[in-house]
Amino acid sequence: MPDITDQRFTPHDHRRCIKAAVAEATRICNERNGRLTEQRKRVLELVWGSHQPIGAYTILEQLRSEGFNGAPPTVYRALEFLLDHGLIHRIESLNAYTGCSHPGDEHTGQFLICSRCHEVTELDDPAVSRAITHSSASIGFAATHQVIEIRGLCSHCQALPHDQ
Amino acid sequence: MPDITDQRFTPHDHRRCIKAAVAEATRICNERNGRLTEQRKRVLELVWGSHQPIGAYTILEQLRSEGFNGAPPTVYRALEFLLDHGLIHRIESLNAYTGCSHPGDEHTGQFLICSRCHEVTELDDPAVSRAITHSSASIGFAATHQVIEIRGLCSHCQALPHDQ
DNA sequence: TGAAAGTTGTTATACTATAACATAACAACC
DNA sequence: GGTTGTTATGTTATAGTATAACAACTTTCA
Ligand SMILES: [Zn+2]
Ligand SMILES: [Zn+2]
Ligand SMILES: [Zn+2]
Ligand SMILES: [Zn+2]
Repeated sequence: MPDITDQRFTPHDHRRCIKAAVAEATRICNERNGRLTEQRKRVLELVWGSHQPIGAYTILEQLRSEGFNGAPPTVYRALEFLLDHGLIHRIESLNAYTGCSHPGDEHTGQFLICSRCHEVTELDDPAVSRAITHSSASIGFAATHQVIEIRGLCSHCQALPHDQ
Repeated sequence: MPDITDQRFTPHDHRRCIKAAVAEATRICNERNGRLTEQRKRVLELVWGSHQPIGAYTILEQLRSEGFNGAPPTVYRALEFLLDHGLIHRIESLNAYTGCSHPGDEHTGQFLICSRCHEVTELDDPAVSRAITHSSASIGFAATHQVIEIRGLCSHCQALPHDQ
C-alpha cells in the first residue's frame, strides 16, 4: 500500500517529478543568471519531496539529518530565492511551501488542498482570475496579486469511507 | 486630514460601524445562546477599531493599556469564539483578524487588501465562488472552504501619486 | 590582484499560537 | 440555598514561524 503521507496516492514515479522540477529550475536560473547553488537546489528537492506542502523547519530538520549544520536563516534565504524565481509557492493558510507545477511564467496560482491527505494541486484557471479581477474592479479595486487556497477533498479521498 | 492609518479614508462615522457590529453580534449570540461576554465584546470592538486587520498581540496590548492584565490565550480564545460565530474573519496572509461585514450567514468571504493603506474590504461575489467551485470540480475536487485574499490598490489609493 | 557583489554562517530575537492545568463564574436542578 | 455540571477565564510555560544584524566566505569581473 502506498504511503499517502509521503507522496501523491495516484501511483506515479515521484522521482521523476523531482528530477523534472530541478531540471526546469536549472534551465530557468540559467536563463536569468540566477544562481541555483547546491543548497538552493537541495531545498528545492526537499520542497518537492512530496506533493504536500512542507514547513521551513521541517526542511531544516531534513537538512540537518543529512549532516548540514545550519540555522533557520539559511532555509528561509533559499526559500526566498526559490519564491523570487517562481520555482515554489508559499501556502499562506499553512505557513508552508510547495513546488510550482509550471514555473517560469509569472503567476500566483490557485491551490486545492485536500483536508484528508493534505496534498496540494495547483490550478491556474484564467476564468477564476478573471472573475476575481472583474469583481474587484466593480468596486474600483485594482488587483495585483491573488491568494487563493481552497480546502476540500481530492477525488481520491472522496472515494474513501468517511472514517478512514 | 484624516488619519488613514486609523480608519477608512472614505469619510464616515466609524463609531457607527463599531456600534452596529456589536449590536448585530449581540443579536446573533442571543439567537444561538452564544455568550458574548464583556471580554469577547471588547475584543470584537477592538477588531472593529478600524477597517485594517489587527493582530492578536496588538489586541492584547490595547487590552493591557486599558488595565487588563491577561495573557495571549485570553485573546486567542475570544478570537476563536468570534470566528466560530462568524463575527470576524481571519486574514491568513497577514496573521490578522478583521470584522465580518455581514455576519450571521455562513460564508468564507473574499478580501481585498490595499497594499498602501492596508484597509480591507470584504466581498462575497457568488460569481467568484462559483468559478472556483466549478474549476475545482473539473478535476474532481470537492471544495468546502475558500481562502481568497486579493492584494492591490483600493480606489482611493489609486488616485494618489505613486510616491505618496 | 583587488574591489564589488552575492552567498552563507552565526547569534540573537521578534512574532504568532497553543498546551496544560488551576480557578472562577454561571446555570439548572434538587 | 447548596450541589453539581458546564462554560469561561487566569496563569505559566512552551511550541512554531520568521527576521535582524553582523561576520566570513565565494564568485565575478575589471
Ligand atoms: Zn509527484
Ligand atoms: Zn486527498
Ligand atoms: Zn467604519
Ligand atoms: Zn488604499
